[in-house]
Amino acid sequence: MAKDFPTRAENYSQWYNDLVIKADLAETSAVRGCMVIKPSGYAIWEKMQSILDKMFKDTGHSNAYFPLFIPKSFFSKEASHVEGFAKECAVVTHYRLKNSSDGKGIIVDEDAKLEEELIVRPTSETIIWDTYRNWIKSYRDLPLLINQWANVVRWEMRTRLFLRTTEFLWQEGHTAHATREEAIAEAEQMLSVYADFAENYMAVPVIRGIKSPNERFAGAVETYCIEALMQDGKALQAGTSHFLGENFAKAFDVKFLSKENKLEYVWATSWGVSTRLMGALIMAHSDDNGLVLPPKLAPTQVVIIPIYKNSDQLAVISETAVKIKNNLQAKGISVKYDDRETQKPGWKFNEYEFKGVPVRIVIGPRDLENGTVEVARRDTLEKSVYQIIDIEKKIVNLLDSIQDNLYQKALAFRDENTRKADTWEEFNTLLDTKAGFVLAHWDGTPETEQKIKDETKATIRCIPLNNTPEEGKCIYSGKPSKQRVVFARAY
RNA sequence: CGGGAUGUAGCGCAGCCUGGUAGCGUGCGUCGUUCGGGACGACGAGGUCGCAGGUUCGAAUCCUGUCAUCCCGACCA
Repeated sequence: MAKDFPTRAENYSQWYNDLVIKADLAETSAVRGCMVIKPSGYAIWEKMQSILDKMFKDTGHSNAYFPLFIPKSFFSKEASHVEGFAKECAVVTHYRLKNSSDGKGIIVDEDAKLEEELIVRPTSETIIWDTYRNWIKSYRDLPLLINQWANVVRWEMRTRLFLRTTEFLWQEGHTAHATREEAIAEAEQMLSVYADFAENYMAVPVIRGIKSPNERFAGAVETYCIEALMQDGKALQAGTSHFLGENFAKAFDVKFLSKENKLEYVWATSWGVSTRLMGALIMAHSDDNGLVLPPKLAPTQVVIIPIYKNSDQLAVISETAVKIKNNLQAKGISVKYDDRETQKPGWKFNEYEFKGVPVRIVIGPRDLENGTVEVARRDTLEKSVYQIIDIEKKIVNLLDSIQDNLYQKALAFRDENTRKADTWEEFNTLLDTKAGFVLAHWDGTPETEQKIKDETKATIRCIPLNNTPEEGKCIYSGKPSKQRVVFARAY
């Protein structure tokens, strides 16, 4: 199935695209820019969802659901918000079809034009804040901590499976607070939830930071983000958390009476991660042999494959295999025993290797005699022979060590590909010869950032939180700067 | 929207220049031998050549139009 699979070095973007399709994660659909997420891909997304959902609930949030459609007038209420999204909105203008008069198919019924057009949500701040106005009257109603799992639509020019699709799945948290400090604390808390998820579950190290004004979310006062580095040296924004100030409260007139009986505007945050995380996960660890999944997100953590010559032999092997399977499952490990007689062992090895199953256990006649199994780990492709005694404990440890190894490997890669540039020439040379993060001084102005972007296609990915102060000169303008910021070419 | 390319079997492609019975690889089905890293052999199923016109005795092939997709750029989680 994975013959003719390109290597990363040959063509990274084709490698990614083929990987997604051949590992059966997703495919392009009949609808331009929209993908079908296939069962293997959706299973990973479901694991991500359930872990994140628990993290949100553990931090006091509840799920709710708001409409897919947003009246056009809502959009215009927050000026910079409209500006940020206007160019990529799908708009519903009619509500009925009819048979065409020439009998050739079906057309839009012009008589069914909507009084007010509806926007298919690209994000839900406006509809949610319009709703919150009725929910929030007193400081006793705060904080309001809500999350929504939903699909959104952004009419992008060019799309790539998982990384940028016209419709995508995500979660968006929308919270309301009585004070500025509390809202900022919420935005920062959610950023750390995302960073925790990325590093400890996805095994992808991330830089926590804030966005420069140019890169800030439309309508936000401050945008916090986590930035990851992919294997081709390009940056990927993996999650964002916004402090929205009073912008949306003012636009939608959401006020509350404080303890002091004063009418005040509500402070807001919003935060989200999307199916783009799937792209990050795939690109971060996978290799020229296919997908590599961290054990904590792998829908199947262990696959058991029997080797046999006939069905009698299979029956004997199955006894041992099923026993091992049950014992592993009792330890909370997801196991698949693939005893299909329709596929050859070699075919199965390649199949599961390509699909990224972290651990493979092989049992054959030779093993039965010796009381052993062969265990192969996907991350290093190493094979070893394990005694069946205590196999559960060993597999648990192995899964832990694969999870850790993937993170360490990704971390080492990021460290190797994070470099400092002190001059404009150095900066350009690094970008063109050694893709990765470039730490450089910036004078803090949007104009300089824009010029650097125009000339190099590199953007400021973020200004790291807890950045070490350092006196320097802006690589572009030569003006003084107090800290380095993270530049990179990005997805 | 600007520049470039491509539409032929499920998938990947050849055939087109020079018009004359639709071809290869892979995948799919049946049977047999295999089974510790993508097995082999035999037989078999599968295509209105993107769509619509035109030229011609005859069009996958030549001409015109049209639709779709992909790549590069502007946009972006």
